[in-house]
Amino acid sequence: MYLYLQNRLAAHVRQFLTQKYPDIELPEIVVEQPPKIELGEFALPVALKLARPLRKAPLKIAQEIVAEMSVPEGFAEFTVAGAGYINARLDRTTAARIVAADAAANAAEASAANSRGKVLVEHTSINPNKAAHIGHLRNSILGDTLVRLLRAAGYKVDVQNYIDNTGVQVADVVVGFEQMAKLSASDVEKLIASDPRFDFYCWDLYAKVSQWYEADKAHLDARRNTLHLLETGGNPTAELAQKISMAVLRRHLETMKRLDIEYDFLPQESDILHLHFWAQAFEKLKAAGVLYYEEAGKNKGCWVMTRPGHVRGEGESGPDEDAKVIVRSNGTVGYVGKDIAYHMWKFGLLGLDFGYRKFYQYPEGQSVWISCDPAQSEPGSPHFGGVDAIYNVIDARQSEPQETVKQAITLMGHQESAARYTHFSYEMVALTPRCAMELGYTVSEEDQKKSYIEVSGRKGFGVKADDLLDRLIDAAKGEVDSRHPEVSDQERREVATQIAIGALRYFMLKFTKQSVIAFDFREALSFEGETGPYVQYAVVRASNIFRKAGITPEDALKTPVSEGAFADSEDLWSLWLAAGQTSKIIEGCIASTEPAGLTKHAFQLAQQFNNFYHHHHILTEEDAGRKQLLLATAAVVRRELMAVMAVLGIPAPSVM
RNA sequence: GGGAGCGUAGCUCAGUUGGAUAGAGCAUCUGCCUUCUAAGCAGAGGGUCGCAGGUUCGAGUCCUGCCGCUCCUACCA
Repeated sequence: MYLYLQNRLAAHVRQFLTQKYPDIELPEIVVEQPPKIELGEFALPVALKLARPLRKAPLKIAQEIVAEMSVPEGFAEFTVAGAGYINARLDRTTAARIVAADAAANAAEASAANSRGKVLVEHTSINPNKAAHIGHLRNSILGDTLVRLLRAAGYKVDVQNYIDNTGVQVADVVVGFEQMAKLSASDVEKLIASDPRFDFYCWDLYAKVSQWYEADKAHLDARRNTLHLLETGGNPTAELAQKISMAVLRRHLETMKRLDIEYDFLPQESDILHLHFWAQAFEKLKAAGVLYYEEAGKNKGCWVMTRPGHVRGEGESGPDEDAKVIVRSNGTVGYVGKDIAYHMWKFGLLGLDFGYRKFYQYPEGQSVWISCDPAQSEPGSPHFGGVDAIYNVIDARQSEPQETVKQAITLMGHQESAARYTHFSYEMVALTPRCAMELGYTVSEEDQKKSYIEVSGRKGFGVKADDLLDRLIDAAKGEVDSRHPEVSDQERREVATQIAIGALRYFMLKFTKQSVIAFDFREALSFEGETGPYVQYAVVRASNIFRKAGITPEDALKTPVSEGAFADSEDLWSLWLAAGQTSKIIEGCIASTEPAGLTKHAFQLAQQFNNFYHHHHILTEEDAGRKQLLLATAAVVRRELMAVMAVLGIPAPSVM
């Protein structure tokens, strides 16, 4: 509602100003919200902006505009306030009726939606050699929420999880199985079949391998040899590696599914290698002159690319020592080269495709597809890639390689694709020194002084995602048990799980992307204040009202809001206004690729509702008209809150 | 050296392209459960927005210079 009326207002003002000041180049019509609701619903600082070109006091300009401009449909009046703000007041009854009728209208307002193109979001992409930890959780939750935001705004979205099954990390854990655990291929198979948390086993083994390397550098030969075998493929070690990485991958899918995070497609690095994506990309990059052969200097014999943002100085001659090496002098390609080829595939610029077969099926029936040789492609399989826009959810440390890939695509002449290449960058999750010591890790004196310590899968230092979730569920279960002994144990467990998910997802989303999260159990396990459970609780309270009132929330919204209903109810009106802003907030979150704004919105809406809940006792309200309005208010807030929670991936429990 | 980011209340963080009296949560203190559930509500205290300049009607926000912290910057993957 809010966005719809805001756009209508901006268009109206623009039209008026164009006529009034034909000679002036109009600034963009900015619409803000006044600090207090008594001042109106919209604030236009346009008079302040016009002060300079018109050489006139802002206040005077505002007064002139308000005196002459007509009031658009749905609005009540314009007023001048402050230093020259033009404030617009809504016709509250009309606006409230739009909100009440909303759902459909909101969806239409959210976008010229259905025509929006297909986008690809890649997130998670955990090396398949160990259990997922809290850092991976931030990635997956941010990525999944981005997917939900885009879908809510009408985009078609494919979700990808990139599987680096031929890298050093997988090689390391394979070395662990072969050299340290000394398990045969069939032993590993038995372990995979019998251990429901095989990824935890790998977590410990991986940490041991790292220590083993440190004990004797000669042990690193094992890594080198294994890595080579994995890249080549078609040997027992590569087969073992594939068994292990697929088992760990399965565990990752299970872990993320606990948080209601799903994927459509899993491209494997091994397939990018075996299908020679790079060879194809290499030819195109050479043909386009993006890569050139370095004849001299430290990069002699390599194929290199100009680094993004690098400008050759005046009179600088000789080899560009700063250039990025893509192909080494021994002819092998580095990681970035393969990534360029992969991203050309994403945009449909490569001219090659994966094969697709089913890998996993969610309990509700949707399939997750994995890459394979096209010869083995399942009949009737979907096709991925070739999209209009991509989002890569990858932590901030990877921004340099991300820029390099984007640069390559730009230099190839695909500026429009490169412009729709978004590196969704975010900061890491670290542990507070206190938290690390609670977990039993030894923390050096130097580290104790820091505000946070980086987690490390290599050292086995961190909090595993499944462990955290288990602890959250236990904590929530304790609360639910004591509050609702009348409910069955099974339902209490379900509710506790929903609360845990809500708490965890909210926790990971409430911080802005660029903020390092210093993880602490006390904060993460909190169910009070600005948390997921606080928001969930507001919805449960709203639902309880309707359960006892013997009316559905939907029916409560069918009676039209009566004329003048909000005349002396500023608090009710501000709740309706906040509820009407969801689609505007969602658009803002997409534009800024910052989901934190939506958690803020959810919290504020819940907070306002709790306030309302305490001030108005709905069921005992005697005035029938008033009671109707209160019920409609609860219904509208409940509906919007549930919509927002769905985008945040936070479930709505039945009781709390 | 170059690039990116950060610095706001005791702690953890918000703060929309410059705008109205700088906001939340936690922690501390004071009240509120016979009511639609207290995972809640009301209230109090707590600020030199790292420092110094500049731009202007107006700066937490933009510019410059410092101070402090973090990450990136290999022919490894």
